[in-house]
Amino acid sequence: MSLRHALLALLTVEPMTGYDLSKAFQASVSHVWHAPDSQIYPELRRMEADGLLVGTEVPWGPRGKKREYSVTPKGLDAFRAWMNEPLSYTRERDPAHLKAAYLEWAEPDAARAQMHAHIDAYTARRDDWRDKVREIDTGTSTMLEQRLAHAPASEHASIRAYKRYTYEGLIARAEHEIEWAERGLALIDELNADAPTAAHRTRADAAPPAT
Amino acid sequence: MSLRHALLALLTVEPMTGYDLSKAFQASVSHVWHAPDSQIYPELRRMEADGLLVGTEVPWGPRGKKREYSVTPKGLDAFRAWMNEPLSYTRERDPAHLKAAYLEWAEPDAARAQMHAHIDAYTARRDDWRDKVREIDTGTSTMLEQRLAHAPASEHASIRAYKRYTYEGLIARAEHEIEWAERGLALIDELNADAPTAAHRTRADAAPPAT
DNA sequence: CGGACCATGTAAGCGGTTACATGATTCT
DNA sequence: AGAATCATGTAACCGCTTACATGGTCCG
Repeated sequence: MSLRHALLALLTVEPMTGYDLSKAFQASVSHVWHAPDSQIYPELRRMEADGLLVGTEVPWGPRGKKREYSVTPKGLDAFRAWMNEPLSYTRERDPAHLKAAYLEWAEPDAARAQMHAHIDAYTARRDDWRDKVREIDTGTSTMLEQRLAHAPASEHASIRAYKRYTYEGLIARAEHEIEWAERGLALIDELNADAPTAAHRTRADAAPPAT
Repeated sequence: MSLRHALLALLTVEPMTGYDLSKAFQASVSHVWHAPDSQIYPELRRMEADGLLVGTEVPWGPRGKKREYSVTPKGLDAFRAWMNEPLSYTRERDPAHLKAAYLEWAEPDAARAQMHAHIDAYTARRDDWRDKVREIDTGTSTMLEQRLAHAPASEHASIRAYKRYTYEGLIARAEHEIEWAERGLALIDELNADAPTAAHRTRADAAPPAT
């Protein structure tokens, strides 16, 4: 149900067409909750069917048309209800840590490659999130500035603060993951100190030196 | 595909019945990758159909029977292939951070409850994972000891080290999440310093004091 | 003989992934 | 005229969730 509420969050700012919403989504929430267009458009239809949104056809050019959605009172209620009830936490399901637990099965170089992939993935995320806090601080986030423009000045501080808080948490998490993977690289080196190039370990294994 | 490889990881130790495997799963991998029985049993059947496992019927009591699975060479190859190719990372999808980004919509007390839920969820995980490293260190993890018993002594150090490394990473992550939520609590207090009990904020909003 | 536990699932449904489909508009 | 981009999806598939179903065995 998170996609639904992410969409509601955006539409609380102002009514938008599916396309605009999709762009706004990519530029804001998607940094925290990814969703492709193929999920967004049908979900908007479902939300309309459920009475959370109303959609109106807007002409666009001579023959084109687009659909503009706005949040209904029922939609607002649903969003507020979601915000006011605590999340239920699902159990751990972490591919990287699952793999790490059995890393003795990997070739040392493959294990290193895994750690590098982890580092790359999280540095990209970290940089992305750092950009987001920069946008918050410099007022260059279109969505955020729109939201602030539609909100009473008394709430501006909170709105900014919660967004900054969110991204800072994610940045710290990414940094932790990078450090973890770097410790992993060190551990792999340590455990393979005797075998500097382990590319042929299985071969050597199959044909041990006859004494 | 992670469940499949988690099951292979367990069956590399020794052949097991579905039931034993399910118990072993709950006691070990499930701390990193949760899966219910309703997913495990059918997956074993599918893996057998795909030639990764062979299952043999074993009588059990006068009329009962159970199915014992062992890994085929093809299964071993598949597991090793998975271990040797780096994971592909999926994009962020984090309900807690999604919600945090729009916390200004929550009642302050609901926001606090959310943070407490986060703290509770991660302290439970952290304690669980701490137990796991204790088990590793004290040799009280049945699955791990079995695995060590079936592995050459030269690999014991790596096997232990990677498991410890995995759980330590998860513990550090849990601790980070707890700290993040605690900073959240402080932030909520800070932003609501003027309104100590905010339970009726919307009401007050609807009926502002007439001067 | 009853309760704990051994043993193995089915079925409906949901959210998400991937790939593809189609056509209009605006700009250069 | 062609490219970029506006606009909105469909379809097949997959892994996971939740709830339920069924029967055997072992022990006190």
